[in-house]
Amino acid sequence: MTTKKATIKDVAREAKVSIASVSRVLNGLGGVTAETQDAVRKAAARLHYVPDNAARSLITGRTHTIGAVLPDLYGEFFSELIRGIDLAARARGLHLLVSSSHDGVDDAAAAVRTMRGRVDGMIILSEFVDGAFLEQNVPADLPVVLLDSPVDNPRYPAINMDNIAGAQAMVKHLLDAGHGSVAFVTGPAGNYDAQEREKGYRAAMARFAPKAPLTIVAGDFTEESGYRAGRELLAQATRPRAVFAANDMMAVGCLYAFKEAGVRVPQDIALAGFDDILIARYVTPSLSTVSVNIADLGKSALLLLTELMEGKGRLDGPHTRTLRCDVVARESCGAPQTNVATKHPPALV
Amino acid sequence: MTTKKATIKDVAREAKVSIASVSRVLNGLGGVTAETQDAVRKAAARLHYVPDNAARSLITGRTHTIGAVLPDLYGEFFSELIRGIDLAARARGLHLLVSSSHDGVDDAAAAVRTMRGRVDGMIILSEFVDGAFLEQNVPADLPVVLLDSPVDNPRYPAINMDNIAGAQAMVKHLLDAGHGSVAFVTGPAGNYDAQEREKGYRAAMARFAPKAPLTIVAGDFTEESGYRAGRELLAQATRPRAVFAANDMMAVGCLYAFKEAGVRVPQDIALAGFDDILIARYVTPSLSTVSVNIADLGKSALLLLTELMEGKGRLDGPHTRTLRCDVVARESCGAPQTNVATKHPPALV
DNA sequence: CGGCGGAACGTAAACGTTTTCATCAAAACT
DNA sequence: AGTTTTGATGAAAACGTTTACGTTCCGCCG
Repeated sequence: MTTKKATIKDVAREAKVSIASVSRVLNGLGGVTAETQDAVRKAAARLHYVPDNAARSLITGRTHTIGAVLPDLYGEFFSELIRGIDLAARARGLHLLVSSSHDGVDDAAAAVRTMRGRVDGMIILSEFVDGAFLEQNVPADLPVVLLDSPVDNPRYPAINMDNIAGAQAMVKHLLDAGHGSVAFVTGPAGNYDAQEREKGYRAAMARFAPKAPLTIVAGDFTEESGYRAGRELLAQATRPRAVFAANDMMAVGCLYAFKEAGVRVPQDIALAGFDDILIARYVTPSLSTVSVNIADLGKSALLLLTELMEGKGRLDGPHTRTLRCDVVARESCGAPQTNVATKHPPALV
Repeated sequence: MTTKKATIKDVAREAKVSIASVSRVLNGLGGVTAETQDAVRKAAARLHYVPDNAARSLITGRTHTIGAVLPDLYGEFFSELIRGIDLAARARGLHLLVSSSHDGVDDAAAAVRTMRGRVDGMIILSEFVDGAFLEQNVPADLPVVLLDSPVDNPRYPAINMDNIAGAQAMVKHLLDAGHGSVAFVTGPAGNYDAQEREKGYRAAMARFAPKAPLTIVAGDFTEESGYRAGRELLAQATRPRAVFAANDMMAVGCLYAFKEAGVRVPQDIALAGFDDILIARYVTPSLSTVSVNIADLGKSALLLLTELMEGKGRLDGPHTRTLRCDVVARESCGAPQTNVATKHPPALV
């Protein structure tokens, strides 16, 4: 109880063997008699011995830990993402070191740097990363997987969701449902996802409704900004028949603006978001959206990372992968519902 | 670039000084001339030197990392909790190592053990911990803060939310609103929070409505179980006037059961939950609940932990603290709304 | 002018592992 | 029976730091 802490030496002494044998037994390396094994295990248990990870990783150069660098932990998106990563990591016996809340480039750089020697690989999701940033801050031999990043560099594979296709599909869906004009609420200017989604909106409009007007109002992914955007849209001379917000939170903001104004959804105006956050199911009317299976994104990133770690930086497939997005039509778009999962949220596993 | 990785020796050679001086400069220990400092810094920058954390913590015994052991990362509760912890940790220059998804005692024990030498302290939230568990698995000198735990041991300070008082307050609130009979939906059997909340319900009923019937149906904190509980309650001979679910997800489940049956909330039956998760604001009618400020819980835990780490295990105040819970009355309880924060979610900071 | 104190710096030990290599005994060949 | 092979074991080096302790040099005081 009050004993300092048992080291491998103590175990060796207690078991009357050398430290080498203790190491062999505890790491299951073989080349040890059953009796010695037994003695070592007993001694280790008696002393409550647990190997010191610092010493271990100093010599092996491995930490069995991967780092996740995220801009924030707030909201369902990051929560789900980190959950996906954690689950996959844990299944592989890897620990997860998280680092979040970066206000600027320097902050992000510091976060990445201090991970040196602490992790075997990193998953980075940050608007601040680009090729130069990575060269500067990431040790040459450290595997990195990028999330939602425009960086196109074989050394830093990226996993993106198919924002463009998803947005296009949703716009087409709204048009097909008979809503002739579709307005768009953008995300924050610097955000990659937001830009891609806007691209998808423009592409779909150009293709499927070339003569309809293009209505675009600015938002920043917050509910508040969605609410303002909603009011702004209602105030316009000719209201759009449908509104497509670049994410769900803004769509919810719109919804409240519409409710407040007595505008019925979807009868008077249809509404759709992007992300399929949990809330989307629970608002009234339930929100049509584009689903990305965020946890899967995290999982895929981790899988790719481990592949990278084992392959020593060499990768088989292409260095950037894309995750499918699906339209899930609920009540708010005024079309027959499709793709809606069971009413209740996914199981824990 | 393609260089292996710079060690302190390389920097020393490059700057033409000893490794001791490099260490002194980089750690700001003084006893070094300005010129030497300059030379060292320049050399370090030139080589992109970053000290190896494994080596450092091996010798210093500190990792500047704290571990968070949680049962899961799913759902808003844990998400908010970890966010609170992370924010506070980051403000103190500490890293955060998370470990979740423990299926049983052994799993949890393994999680705690493998953190040895990886963290300077731990925050544990798990139904599996008790005094014996901790003695067994936590190194004697490692500071630990417990969350939501019945353990009452000076060596393991705990932070709990005031479940009993919160539940009592909510029941009283429902009774005061004129709902003569209040039913309760329990959480999972082993869960500490759930037990405390039930205690609060019983206490309040005994005190404020001694002759009203006690209706209790079992749930397990999932929406699904809440849905079933809701149906069960409707099927009873005499329906209760109000339902108090041990958490918000179950309340939402009830809500859907009631909607499905055409029972109006709150006119036909009032409803309340516990936790104040984000969804509570967005369902229709908005859900009355008991708010716990989860992020604050995490923050408090981290603060207590650092206090413990600096004080070398000695603590000033009492070894268990309690966080206030507040009734927030929204639409579902059929009383004037109180305590409802701004319509939009809290700011990011 | 000689000794002394202190600042600047270097040498080397220590931290707790893993792993290479040598050692040794016993088992397996010739 | 002598020699080789095999398998178990131990001694010691290495990992990259921090830090206690020496050493050197200089200026100062007696």
